Amino acid sequence: MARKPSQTRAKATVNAIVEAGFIAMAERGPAATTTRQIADIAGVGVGSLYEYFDNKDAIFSVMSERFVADTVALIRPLIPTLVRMPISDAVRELLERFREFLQEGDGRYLNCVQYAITLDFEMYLDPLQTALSELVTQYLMHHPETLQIRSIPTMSYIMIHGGIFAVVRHLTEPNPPISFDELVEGLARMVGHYIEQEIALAKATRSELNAQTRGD
Amino acid sequence: MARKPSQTRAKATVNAIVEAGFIAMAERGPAATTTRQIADIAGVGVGSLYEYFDNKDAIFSVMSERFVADTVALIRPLIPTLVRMPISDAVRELLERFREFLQEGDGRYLNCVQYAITLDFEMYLDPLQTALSELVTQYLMHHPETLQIRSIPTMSYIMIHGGIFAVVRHLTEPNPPISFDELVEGLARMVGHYIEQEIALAKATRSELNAQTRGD
DNA sequence: TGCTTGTTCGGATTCAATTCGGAAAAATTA
DNA sequence: TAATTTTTCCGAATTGAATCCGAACAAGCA
Repeated sequence: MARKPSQTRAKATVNAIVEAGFIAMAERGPAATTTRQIADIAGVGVGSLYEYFDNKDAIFSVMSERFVADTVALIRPLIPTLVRMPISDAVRELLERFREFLQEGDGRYLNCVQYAITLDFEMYLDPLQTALSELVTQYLMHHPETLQIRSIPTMSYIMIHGGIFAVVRHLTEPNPPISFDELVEGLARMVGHYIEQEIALAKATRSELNAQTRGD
Repeated sequence: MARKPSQTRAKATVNAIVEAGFIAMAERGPAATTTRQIADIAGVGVGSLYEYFDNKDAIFSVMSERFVADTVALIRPLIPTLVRMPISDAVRELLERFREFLQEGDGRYLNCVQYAITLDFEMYLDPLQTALSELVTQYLMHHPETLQIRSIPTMSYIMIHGGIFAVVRHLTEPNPPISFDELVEGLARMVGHYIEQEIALAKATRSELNAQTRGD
């Protein structure tokens, strides 16, 4: 961003530009939107775009940042509730809320997720990963029995990334072979089973060790 | 593609262009590569690009197609072997081969996967999904006990998409928090546990039903 | 009100993608 | 082999979108 807006009028302009960006992006996708279109929708001159944004991509970047920040703002407050639920219910709840979030405000975000992958969005994914990692960490702390499972970082990595992308991919596909509810249910079960199985395994290993100790 | 090359010379230029595309893409990413660069690397005039490709994106599309086709060509022959292995070993084997595939030829593909998501690559992902679906189907048929598990399409969807993207994401990240081997191991365990748990569940349900039947 | 600073604008500029018409090379024919 | 047709190649010219810039306009302040 080339310059910070100081007056309220200027802040309104910046906001109008970002809003226009969302509208244009939802209509045609990022590749097909021109600076002129954004400017027209925002009701400002083309030149104004460059007062506050270094270039066209900078507008998209701010949009991505805003989207990710809003998503994180959705997740963070849910953490205390989620950590007290059974794991599969927590997954279900989280994804259900996410779906609602995408659909609110006439589904603008929904139209953008579709193109989000196209952008340098990845750069701005970090806060989301951090928030989800925090959720996982807190969950583990609230359920001490889960702390026995092996390689928690790996498990967490797979669940977060596999989960994010399975969901994003599903939202992106024009004709997904399964419904969103089925996806959510499947993810909930997958996570649930993994945890159960690992706990059972840890228990078995422990009792085996005990047996050996007694045997010697 | 505007015109088909008929002479061998022309086929060579088409090939040179696509190769140049891979080189340029690996160096600077797709957004920063210009038609002139591609032409220079390929050793042809800019105009020649447009003899065989409608536009710049068409070059990237062909690259994506080629990459996906090669990946499918990697997977297909592995299917007969994979379906005879325990599920987690099959996952390990598949991913190990995929890693080798990406690294061969001085890692050109490896540099491209990074940008693959950026392109309309998704359009060309279908064959890969189909191949993996086939793998899953054949696997299920070779292991009749797995046919009891619930909502196979959902499970298959999650494993394929979550898996693809977790792997792609890992390859893309500059400093992944876990190693590729850990990722592979985690995915293998996750899939393995899910299957085991579902089979156990099905068995439990069945014997419960039997008990009820006997009880009445 | 006069002065300074912030804001807006749209024509001018720049740069990359794409087009086009003809030259060179290869294939075909006589 | 020479003439003719087809295919291929090219790079200067065109086009259109992104970006820059300096004049004109508004806000804050004395």
